[in-house]
Amino acid sequence: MRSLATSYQAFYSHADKHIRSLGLTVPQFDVIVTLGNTDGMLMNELAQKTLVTKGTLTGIIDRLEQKDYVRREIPPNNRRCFRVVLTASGEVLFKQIFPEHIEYLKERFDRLSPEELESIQTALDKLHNVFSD
Amino acid sequence: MRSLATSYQAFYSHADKHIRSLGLTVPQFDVIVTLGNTDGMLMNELAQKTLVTKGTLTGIIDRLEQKDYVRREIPPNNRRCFRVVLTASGEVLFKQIFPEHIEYLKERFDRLSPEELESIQTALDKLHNVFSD
DNA sequence: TATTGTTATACTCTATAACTATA
DNA sequence: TATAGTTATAGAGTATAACAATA
Repeated sequence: MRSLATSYQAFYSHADKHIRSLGLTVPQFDVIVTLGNTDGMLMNELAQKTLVTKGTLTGIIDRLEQKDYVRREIPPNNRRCFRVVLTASGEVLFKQIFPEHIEYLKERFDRLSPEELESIQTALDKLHNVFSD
Repeated sequence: MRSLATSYQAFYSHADKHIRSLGLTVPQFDVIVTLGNTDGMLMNELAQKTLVTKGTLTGIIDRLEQKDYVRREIPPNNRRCFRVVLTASGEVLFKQIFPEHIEYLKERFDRLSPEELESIQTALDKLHNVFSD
């Protein structure tokens, strides 16, 4: 029962190291990755996908905006909301970090056989189903 | 590759709800559970087991001490350090929350067959091995 | 001098609730 | 009135580095 927590902890601290080396926090990284390959997202949407409340998201977006990875774009039709969009630097970062991050993790996943990966996938999916409400 | 993160997220938010309903945070819960069934632990040890730095741990222990779940005991031989020990209330909490927590999770795990649990366990162990340095 | 733990500093995330502006 | 997002508030955790006390 502890297994899930400890496995994740091992995985997480591994990924975390990489994320921090890029000068990002985990929630910030999450936002960048979520915005990648989209044409932007409303705060609302983004908050749902990244599982933070809107108030929290405001701060995260503020900090990403300061770093010029993201900007708020006001759509002409509804000035009550706006789209959060990756800036040019944000795009570059995404295109850089995403493969790098995958590569970084891949090096570890490659130590497993395709069959092992397959069974791990199945196992995790079951866990996911059981714990999602 | 996202599976681990999303499974854990589902699991975590489920467990988190329970922990918060007890008026604890996750790191605080972690400390209580780590101290349970031991005769105390040095800050050092405790920091290692719970994977936080000593400075951070000081704050967590302070808050648990305020809630009277934990106390600092000075060993006679070495006054440079001390043992963190569960108080009587802490023991009660531990004895109450731990089975409760297991029960809370068990309700979900029971939806899986023993074979499924077995294969999940195996899968997680493999992941753990691959990602621990 | 080395070790144990605290304190200072500074930042990020967190939720909740009150608020502003638009629809 | 309802919705989208910000702001205010208050707290917790986080790392790092400087510090005090003990060994």
